[in-house]
Amino acid sequence: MERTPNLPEPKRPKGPLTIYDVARRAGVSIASVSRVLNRQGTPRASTRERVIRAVTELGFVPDGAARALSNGLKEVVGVVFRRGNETHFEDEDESLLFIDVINRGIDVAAQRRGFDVLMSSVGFNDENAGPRIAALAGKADGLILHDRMLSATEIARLAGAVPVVTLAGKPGRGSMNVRCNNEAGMRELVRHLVKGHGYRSLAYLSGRSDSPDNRSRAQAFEAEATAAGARVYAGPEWQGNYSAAGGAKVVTTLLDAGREMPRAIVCANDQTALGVMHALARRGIRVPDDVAVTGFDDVPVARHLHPPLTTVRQPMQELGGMAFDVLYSRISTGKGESDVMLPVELIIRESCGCTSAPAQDGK
Amino acid sequence: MERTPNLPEPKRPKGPLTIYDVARRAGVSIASVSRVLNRQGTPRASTRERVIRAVTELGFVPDGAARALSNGLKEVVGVVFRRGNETHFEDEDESLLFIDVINRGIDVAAQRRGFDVLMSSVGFNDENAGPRIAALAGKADGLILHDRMLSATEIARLAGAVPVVTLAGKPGRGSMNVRCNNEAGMRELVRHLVKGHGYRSLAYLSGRSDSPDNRSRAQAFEAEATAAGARVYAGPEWQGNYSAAGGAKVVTTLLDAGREMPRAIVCANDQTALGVMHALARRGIRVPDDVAVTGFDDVPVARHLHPPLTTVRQPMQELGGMAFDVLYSRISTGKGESDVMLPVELIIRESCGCTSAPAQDGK
DNA sequence: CCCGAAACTGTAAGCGCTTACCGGTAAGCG
DNA sequence: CGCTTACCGGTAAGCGCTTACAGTTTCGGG
Repeated sequence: MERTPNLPEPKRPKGPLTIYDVARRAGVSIASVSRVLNRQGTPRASTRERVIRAVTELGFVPDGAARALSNGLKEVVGVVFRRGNETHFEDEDESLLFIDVINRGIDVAAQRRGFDVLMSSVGFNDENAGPRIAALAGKADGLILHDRMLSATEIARLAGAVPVVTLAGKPGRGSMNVRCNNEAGMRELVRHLVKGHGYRSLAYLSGRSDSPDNRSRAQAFEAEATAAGARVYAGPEWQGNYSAAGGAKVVTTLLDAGREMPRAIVCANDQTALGVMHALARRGIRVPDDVAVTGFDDVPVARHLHPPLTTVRQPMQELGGMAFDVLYSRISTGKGESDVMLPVELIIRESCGCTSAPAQDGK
Repeated sequence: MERTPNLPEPKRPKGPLTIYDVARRAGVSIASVSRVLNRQGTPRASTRERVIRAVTELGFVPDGAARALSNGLKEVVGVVFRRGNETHFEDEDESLLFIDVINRGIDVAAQRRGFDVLMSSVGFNDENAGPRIAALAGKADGLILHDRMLSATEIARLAGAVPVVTLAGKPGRGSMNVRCNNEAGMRELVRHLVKGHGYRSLAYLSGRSDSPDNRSRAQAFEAEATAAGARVYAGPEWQGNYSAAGGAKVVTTLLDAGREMPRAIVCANDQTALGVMHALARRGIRVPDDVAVTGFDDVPVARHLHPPLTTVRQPMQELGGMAFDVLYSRISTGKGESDVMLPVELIIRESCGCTSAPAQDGK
């Protein structure tokens, strides 16, 4: 048997190795192998050593599915996010980055607990997203859903199967939520514009209307601006969609219609601000001298714009990390916060009318 | 039992639902439930319907681990890539994008087959990367490794456990590889510079020396430039590291030392070219009039540089998709190409000395 | 109205691993 | 030197699902 010439692989019997192969090789039982692999119990040094040798010689890797089935823990979190429409390649770059930074945060936090991240992107109108997300739920111990992925009903259904954390949404039946404190950031920003610079008229150029983040920013804007006694430009013509093109279009349309600009335009996010600044520049309107512009998010390019963009920084990596931590504690202990809010930070640069603030830009 | 008031959840017995719960609810056997769920056999319409109803009413999601264990297929591919050092936030943006575009390609291809993607990033010097990657292998049906993740030995070890595809490496003992045709792209680029523009002196500003992509680009550059009769500037002082800062540093150092510049600098990638162009501009050297500069990769910003960057486009999304497809065919049929080469495309813009080529920039 | 074939459904055996439980051996003590 | 007490290590029972195989219906034809 040892040297049968017509059998190509006498050492590697057949399919993938199992714990039985290792046990046989080491001359111990499968229980001992398992104990060594999981550092449970106190195997004798000699036993441990033989097992370790057998494992490395064989190159054995335990099957994750079997482990998962046996201990009821897969050590996997599913993450669902929207992938930009394939055609808008160029325009989606930044939002892609936004999502990926959050995902990186999830990944790093997950690794600390020995978890891995199972990703699934969903196309713009992806008819079989439902089944696919369900399949994902079956392969994971918990799910993290990015903004605007699923309706509340669908989330509730999934939450019956595994713990679910949503990002920038709100907690629902059995699902938890993690988000940034949009309200506080917006209030601080508006206060800076009105009290700090004395601007008396402001507009909020909104993001997608179905985004919870957008709604809370809009509300905080309106409340704070009104409270501060500023004039608020509002209405459907100020509806953007989080993209640079959307922001530019709003401004261009308004200008074409001969409408007067407010003293400051508060944009729903940085991309929008970018588009607005372009559109304004094209018409010869100076930022911030004629019209101040602000963003939200603090994407990396924000500081390189001309003028550098005043915005509100969201701790995106922490957001992802926190989402994982919340999910993890729910998975392992069954408990955990169901609504977590992370602080944001007002980043003052020049587009609001301030002069260069050197300390803000470092590292 | 149906209305016992002291039991809060008479319908949801305990932990997660199993196929037994569904079977009981539908009044059929677990085999029938499984058959309906997997559209195997031809269950009677009435049976099918009862099962489906039970599944939806209960919100049942089958356990992926149990399925995987039973059919020997997890429907998961692992992807390992390097995450930028946390501190270089700014500088890593682009490479992050590069990796993420490939990953997106993998994801899209995987979804077509019902697979999901298990991601694991590895820090710069991450001491326990080995065990973590092994664990990942245990949770997946196959692995895709980005450039420069593991030594050949380590790859071979993993390949004993699951099929492995490397990106931009070379096929090894049991592992497959997918890469772009660097050589052809580089040859075409050099030919354009020497034959097209008549430049007689060129330098290759290299990437990381341990990168196979860099090595093949360097070799092709040298071979083609020499063959075309151009003078080649070489030596350790032309060693970059794929980053903009690295490219700028090489040029600055050379200039400070009073060294003469070649007529054209061929950079290992676009980031490097970006740094080079900045450094040159700072010294008042005009691109492309005094020195031509070219890149490699065609990252999105390349077309927005001044002047727009002539470069070689790698089909990054296809690269990811192809990696998955190769892996998939290996997983499912046991066969499959072990070395796949994707074509690249020379993108001529202006940094090489050409005047605007409007057709190239479309979309 | 009965029998056999065809069509469906149920039972049970695993997939590879963890772990409760128990028999066996070595060390500690009188 | 014999017996108790720890401590190790092995056996076997699942984890939830798929599926071969056997059993049960359901029909069509005789």
